[in-house]
Amino acid sequence: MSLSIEYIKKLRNSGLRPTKQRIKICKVLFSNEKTFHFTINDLVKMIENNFDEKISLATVYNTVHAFKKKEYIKEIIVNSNLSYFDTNTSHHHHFFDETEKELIDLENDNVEPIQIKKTIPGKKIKSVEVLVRVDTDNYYQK
Amino acid sequence: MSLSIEYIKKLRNSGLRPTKQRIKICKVLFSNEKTFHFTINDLVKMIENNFDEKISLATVYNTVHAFKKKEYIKEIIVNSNLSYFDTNTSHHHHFFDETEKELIDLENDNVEPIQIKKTIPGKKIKSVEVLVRVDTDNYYQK
DNA sequence: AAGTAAATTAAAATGATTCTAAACTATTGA
DNA sequence: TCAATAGTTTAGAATCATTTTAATTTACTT
Repeated sequence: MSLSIEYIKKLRNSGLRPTKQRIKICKVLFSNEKTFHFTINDLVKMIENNFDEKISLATVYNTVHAFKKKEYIKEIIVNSNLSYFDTNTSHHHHFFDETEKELIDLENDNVEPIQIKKTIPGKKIKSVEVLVRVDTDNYYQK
Repeated sequence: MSLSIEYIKKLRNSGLRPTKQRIKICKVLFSNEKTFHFTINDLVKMIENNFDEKISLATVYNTVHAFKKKEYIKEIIVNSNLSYFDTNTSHHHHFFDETEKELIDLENDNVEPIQIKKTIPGKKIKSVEVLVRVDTDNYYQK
């Protein structure tokens, strides 16, 4: 796990005070080589697994919201009762495996540019998100 | 508003008993020329506005779930705390106006076919959903 | 018309998220 | 270095949408 100093800078640079709790959450989220998807619940467990002192649930929520606002993480909403956060903030899309309830990255390079032939007067496009729902292909079980 | 008989058939054909409550909800949802987007809350208000007897909230939820399952309606999830239902069940996409908190249909014809150059072994694509977030374009207010 | 399975209901329960207000901490600048 | 203060954390309470419960009612079958 990388040094706190890096996260202290990151936090300060974006106007967030580098508190113990925020640094811990940075460590848990950003020390991995690979990016990943997580729920609030997953994050709480990761904190429990990595540190002795707990972080209050309210703080976990606050921090996730703050990190989302500062674009440290992205939110991907899959169902009315299921939303994931993604430590990969690059512009990309997702597969959602309905069987495994698992998100899989779909990099921008793997999707031909989305051409939209309709505009909304006075409105400007902020983002284009593609969600591809997939399912186990039970070819032989038909 | 069209005759109940039509909805009784529709319900029976898909294996749902045609109860008073379901017929009322069909009337409210499917008697309009145009399709539209609604929340559970909107639906409850529409029922109040159109009928004297109320339908219990549990029934409204049950019915919406049943209708979604039978594909009378589609669900579009916009935020962790905001999901809409759509009486337009044709394959299409959406704009979401972040300012007005309003969904706008984006017909399939207005989006160039989405080409996905990645597959997930053993998985089959069930749907491809595009959500285009838009915002008021404050060009002169910068 | 009777039997039954399904649907509806009001009210209670659930559970994720947010709020509250008190305690604590990081930052600033004297 | 220290005090002031603004921001942050916290436990526990509150909120609110949705689901469950269990009793009642309704639709369907024979």
